Amino acid sequence: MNRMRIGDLTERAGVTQRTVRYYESIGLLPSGEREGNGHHYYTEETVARLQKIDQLKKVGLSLEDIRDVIELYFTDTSGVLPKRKVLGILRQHLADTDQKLEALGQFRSDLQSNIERFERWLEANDGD
Amino acid sequence: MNRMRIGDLTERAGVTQRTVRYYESIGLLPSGEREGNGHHYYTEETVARLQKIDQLKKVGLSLEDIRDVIELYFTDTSGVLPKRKVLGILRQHLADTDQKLEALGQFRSDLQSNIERFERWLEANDGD
DNA sequence: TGCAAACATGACGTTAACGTCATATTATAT
DNA sequence: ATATAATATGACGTTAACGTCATGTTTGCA
Repeated sequence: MNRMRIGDLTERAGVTQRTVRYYESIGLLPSGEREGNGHHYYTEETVARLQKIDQLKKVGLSLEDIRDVIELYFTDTSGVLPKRKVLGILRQHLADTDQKLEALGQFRSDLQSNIERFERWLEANDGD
Repeated sequence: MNRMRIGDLTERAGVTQRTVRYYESIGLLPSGEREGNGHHYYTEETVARLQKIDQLKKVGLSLEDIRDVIELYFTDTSGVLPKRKVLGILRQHLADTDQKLEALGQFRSDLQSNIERFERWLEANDGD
């Protein structure tokens, strides 16, 4: 189904209309083209884009961060963007991501050992 | 230096007084004991606690999440907490963390390949 | 053609995690 | 003893990322 209106779009992408309009308002999502009537029309790519945004949010990126990188997923980057600047941004994101990965890994191992400690305790005190 | 007031505490921990009072107000930090005068006094442990909170924030946890787990770092968990409940919470956090790790890893590899693509492009178009 | 459902736009509300005064009391250096 | 610095408390402000009304126009179906 190509060329849909906001109702179908939001159902397919699992977001609300408010979210779509908000994303449009901050330039994260291109405003679907308006017909003479004033309605916006969207395509499959818009769906994919919303899903990608959702993924990146789960990574812990802010909408502003996402705006920095989202184009990489959906446009031919051959002539569009000021390349060196984008490269700088990407490297920064990479560094940030590595930091996060390390912190998250440490946290995971803390959790793990605490869980094991509790399990051992519960096992030892079975009667309670 | 043990037994300090909020000024030294915040300097050592690298947070503002507002942050400390906010954390106290939501029960994330135990309110330093008040003397007759009304002032609060803190210890080295408070500093460590604030630093731990900061670490966990970088992991992407909300203050509420942190409240769930912070005690594990600072109290003898042998009799204090309703153990089975805590264990459930910990397992949930572990699952969430694994999700995040996977998403973050995927994002990292996307970034990496995009960076490489840009680098190749810049190398190929050196004159620009 | 009539009318409910879908869409557009604007405005105000909400939560988290604090920031920023303002004011009053306590502590400290001279 | 007094001026200055530090602390306590309260209240209002702020940003992100939307939620929730209210109101008006458009569309789709009987």
